[in-house]
Amino acid sequence: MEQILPHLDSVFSIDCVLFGFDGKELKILLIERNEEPFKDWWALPGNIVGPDESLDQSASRILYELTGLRGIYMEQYYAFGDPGRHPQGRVITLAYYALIRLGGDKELRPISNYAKRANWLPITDLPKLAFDHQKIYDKGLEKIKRRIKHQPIAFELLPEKFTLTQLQHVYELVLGKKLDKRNFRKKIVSFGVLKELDEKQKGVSYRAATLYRFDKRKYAKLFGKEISF
Amino acid sequence: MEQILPHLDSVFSIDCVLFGFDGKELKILLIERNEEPFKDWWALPGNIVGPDESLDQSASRILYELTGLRGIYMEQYYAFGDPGRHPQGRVITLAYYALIRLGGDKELRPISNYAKRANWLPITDLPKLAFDHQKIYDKGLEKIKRRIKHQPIAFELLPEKFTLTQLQHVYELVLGKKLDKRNFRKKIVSFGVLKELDEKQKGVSYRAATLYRFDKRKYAKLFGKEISF
DNA sequence: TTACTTAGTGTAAAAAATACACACTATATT
DNA sequence: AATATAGTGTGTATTTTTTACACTAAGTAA
Repeated sequence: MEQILPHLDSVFSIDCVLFGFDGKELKILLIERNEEPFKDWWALPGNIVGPDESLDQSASRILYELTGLRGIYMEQYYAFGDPGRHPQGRVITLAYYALIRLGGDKELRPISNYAKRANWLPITDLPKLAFDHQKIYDKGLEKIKRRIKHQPIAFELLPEKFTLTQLQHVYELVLGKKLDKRNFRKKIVSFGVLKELDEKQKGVSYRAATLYRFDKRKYAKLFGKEISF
Repeated sequence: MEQILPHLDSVFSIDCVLFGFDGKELKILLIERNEEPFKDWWALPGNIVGPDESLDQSASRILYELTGLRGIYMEQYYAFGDPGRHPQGRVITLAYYALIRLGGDKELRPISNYAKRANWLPITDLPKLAFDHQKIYDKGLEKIKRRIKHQPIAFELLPEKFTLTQLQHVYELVLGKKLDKRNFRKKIVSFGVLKELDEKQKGVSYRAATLYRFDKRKYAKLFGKEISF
């Protein structure tokens, strides 16, 4: 967050790259700034770390304040601190990413006051971003590309119950390439972290697919073993 | 660095985990503190980020000031900022690691004044560390374990010219397990980033091994392709 | 009933990973 | 000169993993 600049030698903030998936596209949450500098520009949501909170707590709080969401997988991934990155002084910012499924029941709470508005924008067509936020975003995308290959973060982008096709779709979007359906299924099932449900997809005008759930227990047992895509 | 505490709301520092390899053991550089808190304890070397330097510059400067070394592969890997991590106030610290070959020509310059002494200690037998430095070290080791599998960081621990056995030894120490000699050689050579020299090891009382050099050019060409151990 | 759309499945071939043992060479020792 | 010593350097067979590839089944809509 870049708005408030108390007169300290340095300011420490957290910026979040919130990746959202609506079933079709990958999006990120941006706010349109209402204040100088970069008034009217799109920016990543962020805020200043409070004096008595841990970094992870701070990130959770910020995410909650901005979106109303709790319990989201979120991870620190890089600190940005070029002296020139903020026109009004030294602001060191710690970047976190979060993965969120969009749409359906949970709607986002309105965003706090320093923004004109907030919006989920598709990553395929992003506007110019304020500050060095493009760099922060780029690094975040790079990070989740790596991480989705080794950790079960894709599930955070999907509803609790999902089809294998939806899961494959998420992988394809994040990795930016097509995957073979049969090989994908073989591999993802072989990890043994999916639970096949006795339930089918509903509301589609074609053959309904089987629903699956990510099985945290089984995953916990695998801990230490590497998953690899 | 935890010594100087100007009266700011928060202080931003960098701590370095310097891994060194002397041909036999993996070591890290620790300083013995000369001031409270944690007087007489061992701690990671670190310092406060200056107002006009980038984070990477700051890390390089700190490494230089502590060791006299330049041009070392160094990477930011995590920020630690629990409110309670420093007894005298809020200190957020950014951890960097560096990999250094020890011994031979370059000796370390004396360390700055806030420490009684500095020493390379083998990671197999570390003392209790000040602050949350054990945590910082643990995470650093974990990080290089991962990274050595995908990036050519092992060479930073070795002299410019090295034997395949020495290289294997580094991998074994970092990964903490034995590797098969033939398979190791097959694989590492197949990456195509080593240049075999017309030179042999000297001063050994047995058959001298061929020397190799890491070929940065060839590695640059591979960029994008994943190396995997 | 037919047309449409996505779900779901198997196999063969290629590539990569693993397991494994001995002869060679340089030096030091007697 | 012969021998002991210590690490170098190499190949193959087996298993596992990855890749490439195409059709039938099931449900819905017209």
